[in-house]
Amino acid sequence: MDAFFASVEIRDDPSLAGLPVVVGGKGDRGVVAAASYEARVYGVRSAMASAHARRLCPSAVWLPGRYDRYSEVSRDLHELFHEVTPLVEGIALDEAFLDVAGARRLLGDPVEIAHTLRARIAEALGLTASVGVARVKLLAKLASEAAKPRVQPSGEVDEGPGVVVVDPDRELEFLHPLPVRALWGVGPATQKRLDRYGIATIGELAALPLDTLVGALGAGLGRHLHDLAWARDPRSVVPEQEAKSVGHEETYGRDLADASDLRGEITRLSDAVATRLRRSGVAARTITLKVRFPDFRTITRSRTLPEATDVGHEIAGAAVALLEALDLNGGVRLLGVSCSHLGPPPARQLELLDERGAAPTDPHRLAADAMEGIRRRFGEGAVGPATLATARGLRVKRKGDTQWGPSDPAERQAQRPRDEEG
DNA sequence: TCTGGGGTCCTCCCACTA
DNA sequence: TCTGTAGTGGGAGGACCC
Repeated sequence: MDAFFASVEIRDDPSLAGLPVVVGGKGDRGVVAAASYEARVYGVRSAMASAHARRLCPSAVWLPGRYDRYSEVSRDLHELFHEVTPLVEGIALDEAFLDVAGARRLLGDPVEIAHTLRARIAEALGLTASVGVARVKLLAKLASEAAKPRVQPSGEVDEGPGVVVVDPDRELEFLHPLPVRALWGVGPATQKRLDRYGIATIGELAALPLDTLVGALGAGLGRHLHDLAWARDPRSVVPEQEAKSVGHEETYGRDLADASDLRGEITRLSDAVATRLRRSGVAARTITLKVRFPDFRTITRSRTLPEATDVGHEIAGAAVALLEALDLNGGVRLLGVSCSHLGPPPARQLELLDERGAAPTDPHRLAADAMEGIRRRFGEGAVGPATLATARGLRVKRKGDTQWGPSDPAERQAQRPRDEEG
């Protein structure tokens, strides 16, 4: 989808049409999540630091982003994909691979399907999509990039072709002139290493002997990129993959140093992670704590438990133990808690009465079960760990909160871990 | 310019075990 | 009993994606 978040905002509020719209965290530590093409004319790009974007385009309309809304639109979008084929592999809220080999007889050739799907999306969702059609995933992805609208050096926005087809006998002709950075798996670090060999385009990469490439990048990445550079991409479209980890992290508007603030934040993040684990019907064995220091140095520490858990209290216990082993005197810019080694939740023990007639079971598990029931009925903020209580209610973390960094200094105060009045 | 959040995958190192 | 080795799992970090 083209400038997905910004396009959804403009569609929901047509008065924004034609204006430079930026979705993201406006604060000093925020980043740009999406920019309308009118904002891109000023040089604003996604993932750019918000402070930089503000300087480039002071007149931009800033929106904080509504993760729930984008998820909703994404679900509608995926329903349209599934009208074409059940073989849909989602790679982001607004992007997916579709294997249309089985849909040809019913819906026409892939190019026809691409045009029909694009028209369906415009009609049903009021959004523009770009589609790439090719034999393999890498080429389809690159073709969809080539199909997108583009800001011309003159500042004009070129609509783009909308659909780009890579003919099977002209694949290398399409692929080789592109910059190496366009390949999936080549980021800033790999590009820097390739720079030393004077490799700028995919064609130059393809011309490099395999041994040289393996020597430069290691066996795994070297072989992989060599194959991709020759349009060899055996990856198939895999629908509905199970998540391998679930986590939350948050960058704070000001660095945290107070021990009880830090513990409170770990509780909050762990509670959110546990809620998601329980709703997905899984439990985790490995708990990972992530800490980013004010100088941006980032570390992770993890611990594998003897038994899988989906209880916030247990996750927080492991994360706090990891936290307490660190030297945090300089303060902390970001905290994160994530869970991996996911599997089925531990069997709930049947209640047996003890000698006093009471039901002896883990009180934290009982509390977690009860909390989940209340939240399902009355909403996320209805109940939570007592340490998260403030005068204004519970500070419960939800997926998508502060997704693109703390919003602005005014909101920063509201995001302080411990409420001044509380 | 000064860098978010939610992920996946890979590599390296170490400890343990067969 | 000691040594070497291979496999495996855990832990940490890096790179990458949108």
